[in-house]
Amino acid sequence: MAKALKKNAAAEATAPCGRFAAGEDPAKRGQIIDGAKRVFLRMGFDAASMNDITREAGVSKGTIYVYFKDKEDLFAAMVEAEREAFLAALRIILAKDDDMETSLYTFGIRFLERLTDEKSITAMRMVLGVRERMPDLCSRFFRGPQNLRTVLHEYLVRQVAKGSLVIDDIDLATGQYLDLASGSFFKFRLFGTMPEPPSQEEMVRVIRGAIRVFMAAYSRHDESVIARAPL
Amino acid sequence: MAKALKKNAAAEATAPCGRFAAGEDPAKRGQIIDGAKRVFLRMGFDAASMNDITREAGVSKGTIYVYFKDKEDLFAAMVEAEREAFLAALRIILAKDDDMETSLYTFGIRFLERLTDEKSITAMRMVLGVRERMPDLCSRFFRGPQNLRTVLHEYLVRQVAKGSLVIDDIDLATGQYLDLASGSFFKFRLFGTMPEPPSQEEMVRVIRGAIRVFMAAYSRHDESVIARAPL
Amino acid sequence: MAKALKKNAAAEATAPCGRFAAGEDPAKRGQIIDGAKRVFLRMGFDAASMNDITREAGVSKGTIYVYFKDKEDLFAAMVEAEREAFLAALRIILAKDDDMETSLYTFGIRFLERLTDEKSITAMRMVLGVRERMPDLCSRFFRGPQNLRTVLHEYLVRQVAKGSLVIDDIDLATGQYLDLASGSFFKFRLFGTMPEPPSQEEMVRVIRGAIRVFMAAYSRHDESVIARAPL
Amino acid sequence: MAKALKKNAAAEATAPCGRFAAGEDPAKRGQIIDGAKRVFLRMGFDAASMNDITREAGVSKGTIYVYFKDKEDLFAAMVEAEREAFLAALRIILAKDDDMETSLYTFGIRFLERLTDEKSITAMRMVLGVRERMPDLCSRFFRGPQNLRTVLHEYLVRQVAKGSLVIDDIDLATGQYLDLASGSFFKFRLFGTMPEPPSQEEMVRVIRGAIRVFMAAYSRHDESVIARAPL
DNA sequence: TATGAATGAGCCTTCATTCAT
DNA sequence: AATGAATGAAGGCTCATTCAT
Repeated sequence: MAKALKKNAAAEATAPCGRFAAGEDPAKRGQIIDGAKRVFLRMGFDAASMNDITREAGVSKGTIYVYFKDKEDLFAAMVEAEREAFLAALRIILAKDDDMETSLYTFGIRFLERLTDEKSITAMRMVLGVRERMPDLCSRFFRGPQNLRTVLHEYLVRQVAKGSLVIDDIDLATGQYLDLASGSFFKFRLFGTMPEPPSQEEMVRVIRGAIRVFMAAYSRHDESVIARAPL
Repeated sequence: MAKALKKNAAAEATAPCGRFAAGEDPAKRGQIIDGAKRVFLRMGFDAASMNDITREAGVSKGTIYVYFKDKEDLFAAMVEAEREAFLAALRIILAKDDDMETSLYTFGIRFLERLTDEKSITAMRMVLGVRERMPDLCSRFFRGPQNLRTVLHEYLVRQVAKGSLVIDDIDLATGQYLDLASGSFFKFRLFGTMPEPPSQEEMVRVIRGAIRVFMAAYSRHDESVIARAPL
Repeated sequence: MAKALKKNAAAEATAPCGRFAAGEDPAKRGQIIDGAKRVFLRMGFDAASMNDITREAGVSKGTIYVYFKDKEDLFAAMVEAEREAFLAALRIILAKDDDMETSLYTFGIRFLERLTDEKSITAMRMVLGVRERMPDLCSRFFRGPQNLRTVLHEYLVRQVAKGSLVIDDIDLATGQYLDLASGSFFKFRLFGTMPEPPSQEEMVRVIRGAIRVFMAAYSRHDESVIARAPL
Repeated sequence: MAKALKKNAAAEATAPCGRFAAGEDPAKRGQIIDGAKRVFLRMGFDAASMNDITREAGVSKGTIYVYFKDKEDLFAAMVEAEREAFLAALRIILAKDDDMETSLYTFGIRFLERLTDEKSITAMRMVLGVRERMPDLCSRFFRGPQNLRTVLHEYLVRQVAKGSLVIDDIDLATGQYLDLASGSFFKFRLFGTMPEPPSQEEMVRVIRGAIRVFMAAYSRHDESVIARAPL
């Protein structure tokens, strides 16, 4: 019955064009990944059993093995999905045509929220924990081709092109803003030293500080230009 | 036979007072932890089997279970031992009566070496990876009562008492020196972005820089005071 | 697309009279059996998966289950078909109006070729291997109502009726020719002692010998008797 | 409880010298092989599950995997044991100092009994059935280094050396006696054409016939020569 | 009618833990 | 006190079969 409901939901969501090929229905894929995510986050990679995931995802064991080669593949897919979702949200912010400080601010806040969120932190710990067995996963996760750094980098490139920013080494500047924005929160959260995500105020303070430093270094200095102009 | 040898060696090493109570012989305890460390580092917590450890430690299964409640307990003990060893080395440095810059330098280098060493990094990843199941272990490891921070903190307290340093917030200063000393190396190593530990030169550069900043902020400025005084 | 082609081909081959009832189209049935045969011979009964057969036959899983009750039923049908094909070839030879020695010779050679052929040998091993679970299949295969023995038996009956042979116990004679013709080859092949089928020469030698013995025992000796009589 | 009994029995049978190394206790090994044999014979290789064997052998799953690498290894061991038992019985007969005809007779009868016995026949079918996956097993079984042929061959060599027999090609003669002794029974039994082993009388008849032919061909004809000589 | 995605029982195997020796 | 053989629950994964489309 739970099954039937889920199936219908999936069908409605994706329905019009009939049936998907085996292992190709994105709704079902998502359903599996969702279940897997819950179980993996709760138990860790090894302690999570495929049976748990089966139960949590509301899908049969065989189906999981149609969509994913094995447990590692499923885990990798979940991690990838997580990263994708993380990025998607931030990409949108930087795509908007807001003025730069607003963009950097919203980006910073969302980034920090996400970065220090219990689920993200747990996921990162897990990825680090299985690194010995799945080194590729770890690399892709922390410096994959489509990562956060790239997203911000592209934004800064656009701003420089527009003349809003004056940056020599954009790579460096990208890293700097991210480091400034994450503050020490990330490390504290990762190691469990800080048991809760920072409060909204703490985050605002850090992000404001980050922007101040960043803009001081890289914004166009019209006035100073003017100031120097007289001569 | 290898076993027999080990046994004798252990017995001799600790012998004088006769026989130890069950699970109390520190040599045997160490022998088990050593074997366990090798296996855990090589395979990760879950992938390591008690049989592997048995073999590597040259001790029987039953004996392990006399000394340690279960696999988790053994793992925790190994982690604890590792942290202890880490600290012991650094404690000695700060206990010596060297002049302060030398002490901070040697401390910094040893700290950074150890921090970025493949084995330490692997151990930290492991501890993070099993955090969901063994949260206490993780906490104890990263902020246990007898941690690095304390060691350095006590040293700084002594220096302040002697008047060699002028520090308002010693807690803060402790963290600052550690952060300065670890640089970005730690994060890069942890995430695998930096596949090898930094070279000796890189470390020297970072530690020198850390000391410069640290001393600029906190060393007694007698001369300058005097220098400024005359006016 | 490969699938579509096959379907069309089948449809055309059998088309005229419209559509077949479910599980009744003999072309499709043959197509399934053919695919199954290839897979079963390659993998053995248990190791062959219905998916493999599906793929090899170019027919969907459901369709197979319309034509055959289950895997065992499909296997039995394939075995039966194989036996049928085996017999059909030999029946034709004995139906021709060639002189008897020619018939027996050709029959013998074809029989021996087939009997020692890798595919037949593999099939027999398989049938023997699943006997515990499918005892009827084995019986039908080795002494089914329409077997080799019957075919040759009927032929000999006809020859006796024509007066070409003089045989008391035709059952016995039937068995004897088959035993003589198979020689020791069959056992050796079945047990793998003889890794390749016998060469053409070896077969010719054995069959010639078989015919010599058989004819010596059962051919009409009228003329020779008469011939000798006069003296 | 069954377990306890079995254990005690095993203990008594092997007891005096304490404990066996893992996977080395021959009583336990035998116990496992016995259980496995019953299950394998009943179900065939693939259809037999390790759980069935576990239950039938009265031993835990883990223990089986200490004694045998995997299912195939267990099966091979059972087949080997079966062959060994088969040979041992016959070896004894030929080792006795009976007169030759008696030896050959007893050997023949025992051989035929065993060869046509339901269990042997089933085992052979199984070995043939898994040949594709375990070709070595099949070879070893049917022409292994220590097989029946060798045993009889050695006996004949001894008789020739003693002058009791006059044989040119002992290899050939060995095969001939075995073929004569097995008659057609083996094939019929293997294929299930003969549902029961032959009766004692049938066996006696076949073996008597075999000995008559064999002795006619190979026994020393001294006396008869002498007997004939006088004339 | 034909399809093939989904099912889930059941497979082989591993391994933390116990307990008789 | 130390040993290590035995245990058996639980693991990941396959595949014959069903049934909605």
